[in-house]
Amino acid sequence: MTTAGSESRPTRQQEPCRTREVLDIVGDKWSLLVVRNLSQGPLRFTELKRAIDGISQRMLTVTLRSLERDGILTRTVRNVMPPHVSYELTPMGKTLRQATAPLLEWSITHLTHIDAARATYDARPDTSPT
Amino acid sequence: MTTAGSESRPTRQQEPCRTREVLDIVGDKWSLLVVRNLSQGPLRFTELKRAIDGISQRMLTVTLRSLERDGILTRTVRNVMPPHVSYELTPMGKTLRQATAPLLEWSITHLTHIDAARATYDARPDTSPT
DNA sequence: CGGCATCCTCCAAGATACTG
DNA sequence: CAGTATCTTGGAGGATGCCG
Repeated sequence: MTTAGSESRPTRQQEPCRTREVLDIVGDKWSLLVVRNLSQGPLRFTELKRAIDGISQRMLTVTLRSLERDGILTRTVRNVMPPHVSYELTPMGKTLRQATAPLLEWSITHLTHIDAARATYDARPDTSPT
Repeated sequence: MTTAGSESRPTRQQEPCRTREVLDIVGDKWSLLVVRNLSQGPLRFTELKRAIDGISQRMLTVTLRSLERDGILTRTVRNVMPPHVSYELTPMGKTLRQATAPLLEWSITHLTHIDAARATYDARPDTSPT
């Protein structure tokens, strides 16, 4: 059995990038916004729509479906008139929220720095056309 | 001056979503892959291209430029023949890498669960057409 | 109210070819 | 080797209209 990790390759490969899979799940434009807005408790469709500025009805639906499919949140329908549908993070959804927190922290801490870096970069002479 | 935080609004708004800005920086298809591959030290262009399977020359260039502009990594040119260009994470880039680690962890831990959730969802009767 | 179906637009990203 | 330039396309995402 020569199967197990014979690390003879000089190539610097870590495990085949889960990175890609994470991005497939929450790397789109709206998913993390939805998760974030649900972190304080369940919300209804229209409440979410109002909370997430700029999202279209379609994209909210699509995003919610995707997150529901992935087990990140649950969709609860109360069959009344008018309809009442609420969305809530699953336990796994909450752990996801936890996992994204550091990244949020990071952005808050470094956004200024990044803006500065951009300004510097854009001011470079070698970037501008001759 | 009524500027300071008068939190009278009943709306459940946290701070105006940095989430979006993070995604603008690293939410695209390749950025995090690049960052991840550079986390163990500097690499040259072609080394990166080989390491990140499926990336095109163009997208690697574009991604690297963007990350350089944001101050996530540095580009170092040695003017020899043949050309030698290497990319390395800045200190800020390394903190970014740290910040994404939990999310990576999360995906590794939960991907199986997610697959299961998807299977369950797809097996639902109400999803299939009549 | 909370969707789904349809149409349309636009740009991210791939393929290819050329250059310093 | 490390790019840039150009062309092209798929699909993400917006707008609108109808339905239970």
